[in-house]
Amino acid sequence: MAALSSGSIGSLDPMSDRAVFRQIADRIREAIDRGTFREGDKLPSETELIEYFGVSRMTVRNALQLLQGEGLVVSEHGRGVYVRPRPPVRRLASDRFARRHREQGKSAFIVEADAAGSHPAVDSLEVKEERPAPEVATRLGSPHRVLARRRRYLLDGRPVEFATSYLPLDIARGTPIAQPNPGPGGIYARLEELGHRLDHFEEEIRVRMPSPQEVKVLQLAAGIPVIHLVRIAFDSDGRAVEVCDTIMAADAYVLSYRLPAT
Amino acid sequence: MAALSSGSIGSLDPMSDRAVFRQIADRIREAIDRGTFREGDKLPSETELIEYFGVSRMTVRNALQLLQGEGLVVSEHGRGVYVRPRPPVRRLASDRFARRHREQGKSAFIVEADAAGSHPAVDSLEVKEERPAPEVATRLGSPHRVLARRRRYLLDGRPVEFATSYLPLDIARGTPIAQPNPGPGGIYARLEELGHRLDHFEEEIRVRMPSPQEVKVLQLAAGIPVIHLVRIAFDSDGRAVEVCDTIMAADAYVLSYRLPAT
DNA sequence: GATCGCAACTCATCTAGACGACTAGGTGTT
DNA sequence: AACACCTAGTCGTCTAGATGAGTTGCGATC
Repeated sequence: MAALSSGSIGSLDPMSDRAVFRQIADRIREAIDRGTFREGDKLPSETELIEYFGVSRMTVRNALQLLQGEGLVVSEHGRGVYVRPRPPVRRLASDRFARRHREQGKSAFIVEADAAGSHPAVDSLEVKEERPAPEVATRLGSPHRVLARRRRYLLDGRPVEFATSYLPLDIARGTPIAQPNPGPGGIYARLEELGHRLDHFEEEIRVRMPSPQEVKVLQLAAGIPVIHLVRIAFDSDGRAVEVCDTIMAADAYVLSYRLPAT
Repeated sequence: MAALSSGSIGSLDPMSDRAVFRQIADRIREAIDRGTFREGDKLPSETELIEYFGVSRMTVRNALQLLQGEGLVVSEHGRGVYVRPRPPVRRLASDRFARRHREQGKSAFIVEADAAGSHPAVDSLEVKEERPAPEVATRLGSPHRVLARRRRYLLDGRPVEFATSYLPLDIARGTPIAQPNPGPGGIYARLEELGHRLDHFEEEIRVRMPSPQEVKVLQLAAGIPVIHLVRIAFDSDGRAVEVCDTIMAADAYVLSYRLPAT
């Protein structure tokens, strides 16, 4: 391992107050920042780091765990620890629901991903009627039951987003919206065809670490937060016609918004 | 510790493939979800968990570290491990830069926090001219130097946001904008007085785990991501007159946007 | 040539124990 | 009353080692 024999990771300061495992993490972090290790590169193995720094196994592992928690590296059982590669990001612009984007045959996700050169896919489709959670119910006028549309989006085989749309039954039941594939332009196009002219959307963004279930569904590595986005669609009567609850892998997205100055 | 003696944390399944420390974390997580432990409650000490589950210290610590990484608990040296209390959140609405909000004497941050019943504060004020980073320079028309305004915002004594505004010198130099306190309505009010009528803003949002430096400045607990928000202000000529780079403690914010359907 | 199996290397989990540092509360002194 | 000190309890750091499990490459076998 050249990075080790040449000493380019640096060495510890025995006088420092800083814990040894933090110093080791610092050295490795600096080496990554400096470009000594690049995206996808394998770090020295635990054994090599133990010998290089002259510390015990736990100390090295603590250092690596720290870096994992920062999302800087990922460890792969039986293979090694790697500098985390940055996945392609989806840019979500604030005009992404503009009517003019709704004219096409495919869903916005597919069109956009194709344009970006990625392989898009949608799976885990589920469409069913159910009892809404209180937050959803309140937004939709407290119906007893709603139509829930669940789906998971993948980019180049990697899950990036898990979304559930909730719609009142008086709007969605018996329409293409209640079908697994609602047709060209997605459910917003169908809503407008059904006479619910969309006026605007409200989005609320929260950010946190994922629950174990979210880690599983989105196959998240350690140190990757999730973006919890709740979007409400309003028609021209001011009625909320859809609530969309989305969990996104934070490293796969850049959200972009345009705000008026007035 | 009642939660232990009554067995309300649950027990391990020795047959399970799931690692013991994960099972312990699961049990504690369930107990928190169930309300057995509430916000701010102290968890059983490591020693108590060791005895309760019959495992070694490292195993218990691994479990607790897992929960810390999820942002569920915080450990306090010498005191114990506590269910993480949720701080008051700042809601940022998409009309927060509307002209009508700019008429008041105090800064938007102070007004808004006062209204929410929190104690706001701003510190770490720094205003100076410097060489812009490439991303900033590009946005502002590649000037050699820019005015940088740095400040840190606190809510009830806790740092929640660290922001830097960059402005071209031909706009800001020698104006109140170059003063530590730019006066009522903030720099956007001053920009408009100087004839730069603001037209709109563009915000870009990225989410990730904090760097060690960000952990220090924002005093972030383990398991708290940051929101990296970059806002660009455009005047009515389409010129970018300010770039504002902000790092926010993710648990202190809810971002809210209104999107047009057209 | 294809396949199987083994060995070497990797990280994952767990144990047992030691010492350090911080906190909180009580004790005793000033 | 204020202060210094001690002590028990807590988490933080580190060591040394054992065992398990996933990955990879190579050689032997078919």
